[in-house]
Amino acid sequence: MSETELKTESKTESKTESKTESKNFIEMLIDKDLAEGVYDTVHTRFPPEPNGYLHIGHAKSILLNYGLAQKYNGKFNMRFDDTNPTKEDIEFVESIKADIQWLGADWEDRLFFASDYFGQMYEAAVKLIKKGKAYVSDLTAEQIKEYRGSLTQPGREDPFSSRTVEENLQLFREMKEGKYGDGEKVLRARIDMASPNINMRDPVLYRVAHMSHHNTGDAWCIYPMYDFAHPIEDAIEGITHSICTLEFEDHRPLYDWVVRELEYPVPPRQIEFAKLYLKNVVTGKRYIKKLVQDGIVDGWDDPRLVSIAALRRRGFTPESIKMFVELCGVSKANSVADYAALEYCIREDLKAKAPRYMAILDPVKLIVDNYPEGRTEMLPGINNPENEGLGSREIPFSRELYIEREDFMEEPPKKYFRMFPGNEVRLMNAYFVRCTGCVKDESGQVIEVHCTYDPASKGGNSPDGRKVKGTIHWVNAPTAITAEARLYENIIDEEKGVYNEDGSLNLNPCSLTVLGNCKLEPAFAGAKAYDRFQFVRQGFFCVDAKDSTDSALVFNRIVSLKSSFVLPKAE
RNA sequence: AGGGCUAUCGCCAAGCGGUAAGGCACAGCACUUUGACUGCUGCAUUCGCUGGUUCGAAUCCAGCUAGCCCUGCCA
Repeated sequence: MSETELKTESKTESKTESKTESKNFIEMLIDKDLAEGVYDTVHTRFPPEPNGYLHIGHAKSILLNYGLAQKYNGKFNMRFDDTNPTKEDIEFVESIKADIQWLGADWEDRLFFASDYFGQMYEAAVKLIKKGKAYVSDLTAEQIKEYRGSLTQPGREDPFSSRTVEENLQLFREMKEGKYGDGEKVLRARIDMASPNINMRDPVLYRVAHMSHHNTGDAWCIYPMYDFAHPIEDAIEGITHSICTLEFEDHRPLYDWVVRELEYPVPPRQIEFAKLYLKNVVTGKRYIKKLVQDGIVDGWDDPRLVSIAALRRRGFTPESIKMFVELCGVSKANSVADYAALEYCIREDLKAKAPRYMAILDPVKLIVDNYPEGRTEMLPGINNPENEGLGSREIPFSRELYIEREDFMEEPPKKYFRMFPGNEVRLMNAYFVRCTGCVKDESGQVIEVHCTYDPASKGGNSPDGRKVKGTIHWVNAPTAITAEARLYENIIDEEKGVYNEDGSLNLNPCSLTVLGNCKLEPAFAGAKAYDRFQFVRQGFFCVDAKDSTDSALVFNRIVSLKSSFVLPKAE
C-alpha cells in the first residue's frame, strides 16, 4: 500500500469518527448513571392514558423511549396508565396499540396496565399510613382547595391530619369497602402544607369513585391518583428512566418522595423533556372533536389531521416520522417545528422507495397529428432512476394523449418552457413533439392541444443532438385509468395562525381539493391501500385506505414535489 | 406575585473556559428525459440584556428581562 493510500484511508476514518452525532441531554444523563453504577441497565416505558388518539407529539415520546432502550440494549415497556375510570375508554386501548406497532416500537411481551397494580398500590398506601405518612381526610374538594393556599400563600393544616394510624387504617379500609360515596373521603400524603411547591402540600393519593373500570370492573371503588400511582408503576416494572414532559417537573419531588417512602431498592429516575409542537397544527382533542362533529373533517384519521392514524392514512411512513422526530431533537426548550421539516422527511424517505409513474391531475387532450391513427406502441420506462431495483415498465403511446392543462399555454409568459404554439418539448420516455396549436370550445376553454412528433426522437432523444428545455408527462388516452386525487393544504389558515380572537379555529376553506377526473397510466392498475407512488412532476401520492376500490382508485397527495417554478399571475 | 424550568440564525439544535457544528427553510450557480433529485456556493464578528472574573467567556459569577409550567378528588 502506498503512502498516499494510507493517508486517504486515515482521512476517511477520522471523517467518519467526527460524524458521530452529539448526544442529547437524556443520553448524557443515562451515560452518567451507567458510569456511576446508579443503574446497570436501561429500562423505559411509554405510559399513555387510554383517553384519546395518539398524535405526532406522542410519536416523539414513543420513539424516544423505544430508541433509548434499543440504543442502550435495554428494554421498553408499553403501559396503559388507566387509573381514572371516569375518563378512560377501552376503545382507545386498541387504537393506541395499533399506532405504536405501526411506528415500530416493539414492547415484546411487556404490555402492562396500571390497573393490574391496584392491589400493590393499595398495600403501598397502607404502608404509608402505618408510617404516619398518609391520612384520611373528610374535607370536601372545595375545602381542600381552600386549605391548600395559593401560589403566594402557604396552605393550612388539614383538620383531619391528626387522626391516629389505627383510625386511618380503618377509614381507608372502609373507603375501599365502599362505605363512602364519591368525594366523601380521600387519602392524603402528609408532607408539607407550607411547601412553596403546591404539589407537596399534602397531595391526594386516593379518591373514591364508584365506577366500573374497563379492566378491573367493579373490584375497586377507590382509585389512586397519578402522582401516587406513576412512581409505583415505574418501580414495579423496574423502569430506570421515567421520561415525561416538562409540565411534570414540579411533580418530581413528589415522585421521589413516593419512591423513597416506599423504600424501593432501585428507585427510578424521572426525566422531563419538551413536547414537540408543530407550527399551525391542531392537536387539541376538543377542537378535533368539533371538526369531526361539524363534518369539516372525515373522522379522526382525516388526512389533514396529524393524529398517527391520519398521518398513516395520508401516506406518511413510520420511517419518515422517525426521521422527523430525530431531526427535531430532544431538549428542555419549548419549541415549535416547521411542517416543512416533516415534508422534507417524507420526500426523503419516498424518493427511492416509490415507483415514479405518470398521472395527469387536470387533463387536456393532446393530439399528435402526424402519428398514425389506430396505432399503439409500447415504450419502456424506468420506474425509479434512483432505485434500479424497482425495475421498468412498458408504457402505451398513441395518437391521443392527455397532458396537464397547466402544461399548455397559448400565450406563454417568459421562461415558460412547456407546450405553446411553435415550441418543442419532450414527452417523457417518448418523443419530441412540437406544438402546432389548440382547439377551443365556444367559451374559450382549450379542449385539445395539437402537435406533431419527430419519429427519430423515440425514447426522448434526438439523434441530431437537438435539445429541448422542457419535459412534460403524459398518459395514453385510450388506456388511461380514471381516478380521484385528493390534494390537501393545511386545514389552518396559516396567514393568521391557529386561533381566532374568540378562540375558534381559523380554518383554511381550501384545505381539500378533490380532482375526480385524473388520468393514470396502466401501471397503476391493481394499486392497493397504502401503496405509494410518485406522480411524476407532481408529488407523492398514497392509495386511500378508506375510500379507494379496485375499480375506482382514490389517491391522497402526501406531499407535493418541491418546485422553484412559479407561474406568473395572469392578469 | 411563591416555586420550577428555558433563552445560541426564520425554525430545530450542537457547544460543557480556548476564540460559533449540523439539519430544515431560503437564495444563487451547475447538472438534469421530473422547473424534482443531486452537486457546489451563500446564509449568527455573534450566543436574551447589563455588569464582573479571566490572557481568553455562548460557556464561570452577579443582577435584570422575556417566555413556558404549577393553586384537579385529571394525566
